[in-house]
Amino acid sequence: MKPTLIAIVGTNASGKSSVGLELARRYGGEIVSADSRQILRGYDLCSGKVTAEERQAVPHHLLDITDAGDYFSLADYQSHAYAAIDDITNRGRMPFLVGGTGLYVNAVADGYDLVGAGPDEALRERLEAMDAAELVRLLQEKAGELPAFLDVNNKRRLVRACEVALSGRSLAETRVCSPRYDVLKIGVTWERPVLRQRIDERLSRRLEQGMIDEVERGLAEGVSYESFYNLGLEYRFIAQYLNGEFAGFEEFYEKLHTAICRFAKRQMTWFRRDASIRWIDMSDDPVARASELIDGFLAK
RNA sequence: GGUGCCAUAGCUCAGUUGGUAGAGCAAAGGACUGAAAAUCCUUGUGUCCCUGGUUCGAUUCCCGGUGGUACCA
Repeated sequence: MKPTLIAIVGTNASGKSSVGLELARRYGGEIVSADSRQILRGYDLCSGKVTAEERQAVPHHLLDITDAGDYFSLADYQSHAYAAIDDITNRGRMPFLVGGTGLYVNAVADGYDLVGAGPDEALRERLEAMDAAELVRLLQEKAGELPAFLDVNNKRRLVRACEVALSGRSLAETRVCSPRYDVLKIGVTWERPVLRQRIDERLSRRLEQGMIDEVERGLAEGVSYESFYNLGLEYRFIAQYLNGEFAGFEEFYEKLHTAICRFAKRQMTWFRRDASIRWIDMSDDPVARASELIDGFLAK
């Protein structure tokens, strides 16, 4: 009998954090964040973390565990998450995995086997110097037929595939799963126009609260422009704004808002293909709906 | 008021030496297993501002109109 895990997923600005918070309160649970940006210390507004009061009300795990610019791999996330979930379960509490980073959610909820073939920075640097055609050739030499799931236009994927192949492992091997938990996945949604408006309101609010200062401070403390650029969205656009790359605040705001909406769309694309997710509409008493799902899940 | 320039996809614009048109951005859809808020892929019919003329044929040339813009008064 595997331990239980409840996952709450959804897009940026969907309100999944507050739903998770409320559910954790009801079920005597704790939150394990599945968010690739909230693991960073600081940048609370940029990443949209829950407030200190909310954290006091319900324990949150996997927030503030690394620094901007540091390397943190999927395997790092997974092992931290496993440890946190096991700890919560051992104390007789219920773990809620809450977040919008689909890859993180799946790595933990589906139990990706991430053994061997870890990242090798020196090797990556050499591979990045090659062009896509060269990487494909190298891959065919080392691994033979290319698997259908490999996107040969995506250089980042090619570099990773070469990294795996050169470590002596097959690409198919990296797709094995060993689920550790009995998982209920709940997805929360809004109609798209409503979500766009929520994104807009949330962005304005965070900017008023001083979101730009967070990146400005980071830059002053020596975090590179490139690091912020690679973090994307708020981090990227604010760094560009401070660097004078937009005509003005208005253009910055509009471009960032658009980028966040597009990101939300990509999140939905990821989650939509997961047939195991039970979807609930945020405009229709989501906590009650989720509770029904959880009660049914726990009763079986 | 006069003269010049402009009017083409939701936006910014290109183009058609006359044979009904195409980029970027946006939007929509998709992919995704160690950087994932990243990275990558697919999708472009629109009264070519309106009326009339020339022409086999006009979004393209010509007359007029409307709107914008610049300069002159």
